[in-house]
Amino acid sequence: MALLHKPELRPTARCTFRTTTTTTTAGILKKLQNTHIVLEMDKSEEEMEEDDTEWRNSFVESVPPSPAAAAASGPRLGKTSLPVTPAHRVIVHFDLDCFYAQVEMIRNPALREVPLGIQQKYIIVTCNYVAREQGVTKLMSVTDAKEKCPQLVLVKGEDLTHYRDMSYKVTELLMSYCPLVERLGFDENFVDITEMVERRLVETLESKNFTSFKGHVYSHSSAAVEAHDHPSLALGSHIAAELREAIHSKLGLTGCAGIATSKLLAKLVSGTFKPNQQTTLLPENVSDIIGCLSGLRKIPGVGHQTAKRLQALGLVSVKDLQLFPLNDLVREFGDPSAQRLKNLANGVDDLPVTPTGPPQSLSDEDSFKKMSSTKDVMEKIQELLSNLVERMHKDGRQPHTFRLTIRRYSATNKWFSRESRQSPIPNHTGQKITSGGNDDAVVQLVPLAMKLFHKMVDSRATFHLTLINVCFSNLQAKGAAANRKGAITSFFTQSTSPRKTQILPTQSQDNSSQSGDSPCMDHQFSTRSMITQPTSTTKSIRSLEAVLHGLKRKQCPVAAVDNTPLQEVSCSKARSDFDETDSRVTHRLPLNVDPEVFRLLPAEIQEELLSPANTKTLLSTSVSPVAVVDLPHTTVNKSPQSVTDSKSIKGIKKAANKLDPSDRSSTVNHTFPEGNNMEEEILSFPQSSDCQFPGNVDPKVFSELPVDVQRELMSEWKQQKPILKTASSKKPSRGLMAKDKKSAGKGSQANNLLKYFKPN
DNA sequence: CAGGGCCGGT
DNA sequence: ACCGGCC
Repeated sequence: MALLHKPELRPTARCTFRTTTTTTTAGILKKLQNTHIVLEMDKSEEEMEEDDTEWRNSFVESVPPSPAAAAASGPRLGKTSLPVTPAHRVIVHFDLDCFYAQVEMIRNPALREVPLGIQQKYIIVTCNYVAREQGVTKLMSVTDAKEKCPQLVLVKGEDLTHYRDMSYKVTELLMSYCPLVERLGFDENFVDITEMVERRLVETLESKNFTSFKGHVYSHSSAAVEAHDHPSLALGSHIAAELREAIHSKLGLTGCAGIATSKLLAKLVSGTFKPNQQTTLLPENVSDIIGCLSGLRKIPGVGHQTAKRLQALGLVSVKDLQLFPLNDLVREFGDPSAQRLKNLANGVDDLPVTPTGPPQSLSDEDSFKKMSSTKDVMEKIQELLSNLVERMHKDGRQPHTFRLTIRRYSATNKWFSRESRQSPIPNHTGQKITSGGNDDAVVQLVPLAMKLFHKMVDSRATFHLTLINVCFSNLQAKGAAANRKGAITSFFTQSTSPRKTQILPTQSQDNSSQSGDSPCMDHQFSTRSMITQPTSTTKSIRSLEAVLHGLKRKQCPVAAVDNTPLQEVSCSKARSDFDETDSRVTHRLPLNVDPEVFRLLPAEIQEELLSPANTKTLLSTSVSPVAVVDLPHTTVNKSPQSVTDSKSIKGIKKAANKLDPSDRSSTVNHTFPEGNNMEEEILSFPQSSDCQFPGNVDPKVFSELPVDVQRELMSEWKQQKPILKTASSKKPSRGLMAKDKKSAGKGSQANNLLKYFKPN
């Protein structure tokens, strides 16, 4: 197959926006593409033909221009002349085949030959094609799937780390060819290749080589004839094929592509031929593909709710929507939405491909059958935060907003209704994250999260949560501050960000034989579920410790600066008897728990802590945190020291008053090992040879504990599964290395992406 | 239904 | 700040 232009589909260093090509190239192109029809456009073709700049106005434009288009705004036509997307764009929609399954099969090639399902909770979210042949489908319950296919091999897919990493590699690879890449979920990308096509079109103008399309052409059995009438799309199909090949050879992934003149059309057509194929949609076949949609729901942009509302209007088919009076639609959906729906139904979509860039927020969540105690909630939040904070740290940016989202159980409407509360993140907390004080950050965030939690849930009444989500947003690039060594982020560079680690398609050479590549050694890690959770008791101890720590610190002058939000805890009435609670209950507080600190806790938490159920936990909590605070510089306290209340407070204040990192980092390190030293982050307690207690436990204090508590603590320390970093983040072994190597190897290319963000 | 995200409208 | 909605 003589490729039209096979040679140079390689990352181009230049980024030519449409700036100057308008009158020259575009003019020529216009002639070449005179057969393009613009569906449902009010303006006639002729009208547009008349003037090269005229077409810009011919669009009903309610859409922000794409950067490229913006740069292209030709002769000023006043504010009415929105830069507008080129009349004849070429958009490609890439859709990776069963993405998660592919990633797992790369990590463990043995899985390629067996029916494989990726399991999240009780659902097969996707499966490989071997499994599909045996009747397994996406979103099938595990039980059903096993029924259909007893030999189905399941891999847990709840940890998205690998998928996310691979996903961004794909996006970055595409970006290296063309800057206009928009992500849609983890496994889909839109690419506006108009520029690339135009460039080639000019180059190939004379040669008239538009012999054929690459891949399928929608509703045409032979892909040869039409090429002449649609040079841009024909070229686009070749480019799409090359990009798919690049993705395959460099990343080992297969996928489909759809080539068309808009995102809508490209997406609609991309799945026409399923595994690992591509399809081009010609303008004259738009109505065909639109007409084939089995229902409104099939229109990208029409979700469940919208479909229902449309149905309420008596609209079921696409045709229904097409024929429905716009005015009536406006009444129900408002102007912009109505217009958009109408357009979609007509196959019209002017939305530009908007470069995605780095994510605007990072979140982590977990769902479960039931969660109904504040303690469990706090533990879960802490667990989620630990992961999230680490990811955030690797990203390098600083979050300024924190959000907690929950989903409550309810018989009806079971899968909807999420509620959330958010609040600013104190600067010093945010800085902890960027500077690597992950554990401190978690400790400070847990109380913040609990405050938000209590804004939504009255923990004195029974509640039943089925999901918790923690989210960082309002991400801001740090100033020149810390250029984290291992900033592994595979995200994109930000024009504003001084540092960036780019993952570029550098592996091209080393794994041209794209199958046995790196993943080979990887599959040994596939048992990532071996990370065992600490016992629940341990977790609770640590959680409560964290809270107390956080509050203790806030109590200090320096750290208290931004403490205000905490006070405003709006626990309705619980708040009214704040003082009372305080005085009545203080004497019941375990030794070593500062009453002041306790007062700062939301009333609910106070109650929770004092409830019989938690007495044990609380007591044990009192054992360690105090001692810890007094350790100025060491990660682990070697010699058990007796620490009294007063001493502890002094220690706290001292530590907090000098807010330099070195001191603060010691605060909870014994519990949450500092991420940097991965070697000895193993021990959560020192291993004093003869002493049975962890080093920071005062024997005296210990002896005052109830016997049963002592017993429980002892047994726990005995088995002391060394507390690892807090799950999930165990990618250091490979993730780090691989990326560092890469960026080192072809580092010179790293700055290539910068150009995409140049101010112009 | 699972786990992440993004965006638009109050 | 909070939804809702969409993929």
